[in-house]
Amino acid sequence: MARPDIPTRERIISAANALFYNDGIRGVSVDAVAEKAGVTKRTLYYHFRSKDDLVAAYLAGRDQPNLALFRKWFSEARGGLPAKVEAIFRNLARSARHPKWKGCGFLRTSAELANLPGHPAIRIGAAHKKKFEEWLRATFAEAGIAQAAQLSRQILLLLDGSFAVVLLHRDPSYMETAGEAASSLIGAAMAQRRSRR
Amino acid sequence: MARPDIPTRERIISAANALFYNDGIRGVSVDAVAEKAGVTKRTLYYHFRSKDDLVAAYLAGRDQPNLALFRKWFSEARGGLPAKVEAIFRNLARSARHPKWKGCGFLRTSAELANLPGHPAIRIGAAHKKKFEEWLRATFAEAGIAQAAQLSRQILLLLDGSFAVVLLHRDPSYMETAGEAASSLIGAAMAQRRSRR
DNA sequence: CTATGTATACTAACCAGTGAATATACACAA
DNA sequence: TTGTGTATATTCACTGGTTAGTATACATAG
Repeated sequence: MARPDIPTRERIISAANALFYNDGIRGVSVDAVAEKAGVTKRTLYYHFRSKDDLVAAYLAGRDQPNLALFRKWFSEARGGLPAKVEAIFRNLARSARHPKWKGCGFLRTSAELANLPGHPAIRIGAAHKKKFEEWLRATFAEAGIAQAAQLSRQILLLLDGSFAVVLLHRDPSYMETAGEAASSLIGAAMAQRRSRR
Repeated sequence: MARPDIPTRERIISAANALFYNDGIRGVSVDAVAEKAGVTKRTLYYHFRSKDDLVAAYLAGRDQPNLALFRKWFSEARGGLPAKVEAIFRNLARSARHPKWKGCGFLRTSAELANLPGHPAIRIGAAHKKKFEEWLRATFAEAGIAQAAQLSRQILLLLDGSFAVVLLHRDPSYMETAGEAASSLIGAAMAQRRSRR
């Protein structure tokens, strides 16, 4: 039964995504992932070397879709640069109101596996956040902002802070507060550029 | 052997603190905590109803010392309000350079137990962050800042964002970036107040 | 007939929580 | 002073369930 309609490996990753995101890494057994995917555990271990390998694949599968969503929210928003970045936070707040929302899978995994610094999943999470930061930086640089690198880091800090705080308090309004702070910082950076001319 | 020099309960909490902070909640067994505390597991279960109860006690024990440290860093710093808040971030960056540093125990626990919303440990974590936010708000309000509540939330977001990001990238310089953003936001809020006179 | 993929059945360790017994401190009565 | 009951504190040994990972065999495609 090689090469079924939806490849076995994809089905396993999809099951892992649902379970790991919802219940955390150590809260989900390999057996549970295999059962959800409709395969035996032995089949899962044919496609993945270990649970750690499966966890890495789970996060790798979230990398591009996540970044694409942020870019979509940004590009579809109207207004200037501050408003477009603020739109990301507003859309995130909307997502966070869904009952199944459980914060950022990358951050939660890195928090859970903090005692395993070289873990492949943590590397993937770090690379993901670096990509987002770099996209922000390039966007700011194109807009002629001098301190684009510093500003992109500040926005990233607000974004990841809002993931953590909203998860703790279950109050998405913090994301709107973060968006306003982001907008304010971007506005200040743009004003500084203008005044230097 | 009732009432030894250091009460058994305290020794258990101390052992739980070291292990849970380092390895996470589900990464540490009750047996491991008991062994580190030098008691049998049955003794541990005499003092704590369940592992969840022990986890809550672990976080409750970090509440006051953590807040006291932030207040100390703030009050010992020289300069104006922006500089004093920024000092918290700088001191945090210094802490984060120690190899045993593993982020914020409250946030990491809430991330790990995100699928158990009413968990007592999460309630304690939420209360801890609310206390910090309220202390900031009162400090800003005393300084005559109009939007003290909003500003304190923004600083909290930067603080918790830096916990998450520094844990992921293992790069404490993000904390200094967060401190600069905090300083900038506070400075802007103070200027707004001044211009309104 | 060989490489790819899947299943059954297993191992050895680990885990949260418990039953039953024991030891100690202290209040109070004789 | 001595005995005795009771609440507090601790230990040993155990249970039932779960866990990551594997040895072996079977199936299918090209």
